[in-house]
Amino acid sequence: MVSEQCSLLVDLEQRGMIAQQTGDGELAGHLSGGVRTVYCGFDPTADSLHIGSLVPLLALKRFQMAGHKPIALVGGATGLIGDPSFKVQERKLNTPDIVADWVGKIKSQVSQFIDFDCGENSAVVVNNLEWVGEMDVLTFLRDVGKHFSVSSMIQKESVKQRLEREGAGISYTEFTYMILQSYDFAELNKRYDCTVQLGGSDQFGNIVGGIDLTRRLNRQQVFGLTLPLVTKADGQKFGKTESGTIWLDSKKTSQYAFYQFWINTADADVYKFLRYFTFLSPEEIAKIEKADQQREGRPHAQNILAREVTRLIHGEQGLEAAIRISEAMFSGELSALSQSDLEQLKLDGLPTKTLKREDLGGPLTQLLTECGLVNSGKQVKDALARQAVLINGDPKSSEDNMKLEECFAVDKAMHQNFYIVKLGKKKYCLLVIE
RNA sequence: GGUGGGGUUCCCGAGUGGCCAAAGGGAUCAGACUGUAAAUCUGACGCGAAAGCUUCGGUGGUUCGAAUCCACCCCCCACCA
Repeated sequence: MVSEQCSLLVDLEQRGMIAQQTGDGELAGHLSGGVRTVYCGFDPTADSLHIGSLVPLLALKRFQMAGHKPIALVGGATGLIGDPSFKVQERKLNTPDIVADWVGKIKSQVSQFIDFDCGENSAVVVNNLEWVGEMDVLTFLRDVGKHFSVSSMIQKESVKQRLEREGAGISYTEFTYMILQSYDFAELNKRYDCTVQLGGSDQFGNIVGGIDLTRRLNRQQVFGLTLPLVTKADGQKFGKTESGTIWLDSKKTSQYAFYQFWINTADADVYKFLRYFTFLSPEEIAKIEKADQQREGRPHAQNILAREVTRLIHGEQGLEAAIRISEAMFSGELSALSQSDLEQLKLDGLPTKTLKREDLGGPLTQLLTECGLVNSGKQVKDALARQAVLINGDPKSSEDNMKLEECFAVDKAMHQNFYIVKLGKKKYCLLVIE
């Protein structure tokens, strides 16, 4: 038992997933001592989580796999306030009914990852509105607020920048966020004997606040472990592409787009991401890296990463769909696609637009903008000028912009009414003209 | 409430009466080179196929002409109360 429990921290360490931990190394001993209850919070700031939450979410699962009990907290209360940690600006508040709606969605999303039926370490999902919602102001101020010193709160790195930044400021509301999150820890400690909180490294200040409060309120020693912020080698923000955030909800980011996101991981990041986002052991990952070094040309790691993560989030079927589209689009064998393949691509999440042949009119720029391929006609115009627009493999030029009839001539169609439009190297959409 | 400083196109930030759809940088998109990488170079980057149309916190005003001047209002920041 003991060695098995310790191996969790060793594994996380090897993966480079420990940013900070509290308690002078006592955490390892604590975890070895039995089944511990571990929590991580997710605030409803949208109707879905995005891949930024994947590291802590998977960390919860790693803890469960190592025999501990995970609690996923969805911040129905804290989501109404907004976490100021390392944010440059005050954020706009969402209305309570919107947040309540988001809480529901995020609860079910989070629930996919952890096991609720595995005996004593079954997972629990909670909403902090349960206890924060019924507290009155005076109780809050007297019983909770009294334990916080303002001077120590303003020393926290997470809000310091905000306070010092010219032209920005912090409202009392956001400033109080830390107290709410701290109270969550104390409350979960009381209710579930929760002794460990996980979070991104931006949460360190809030977590330490909770540790202090739990000690004062419950006389319990509890621990915090923070996970590294995911960064990219080129310094760009992780998790965003030109089409926006990569969401976990397939209605917001299709399985295909999700898969493509991981396929496009830079070489410099891919092995790190394998350690962060998959359950492959560090040894296996090292092997993959070695094999890639010996191979000429393109590494294999991106494929493995994309497969593993897509399977984790969208299941085997979602993964198959994503691979099916990717192979059809990038192998260049469009003509090999059967009509049912094309129908399937539509269902699998390749952006699709259906229209009537009679309605075909206006410029290509407009049509492709409507398909969502690009944000403005200018980009289409630019692409046309560089022969970067292909319809069923035929390059189009600026002169074709107004000649939709020709571009989508019946005899150029695949199976009478399918057209695959490609813009640039990576953007595809399917046009069905009936 | 007082005093001072601000609000410019996705972000940062220049612009203080016409030469401004608005410098520069970042982000983003496309092309070349590649491997659906990275780096580099090139082009695009308010909307529009074009003619043209709409922007510089808001509303009015001055002017032939306003992001720039005036009035009022809204919001943000700092210090003071």
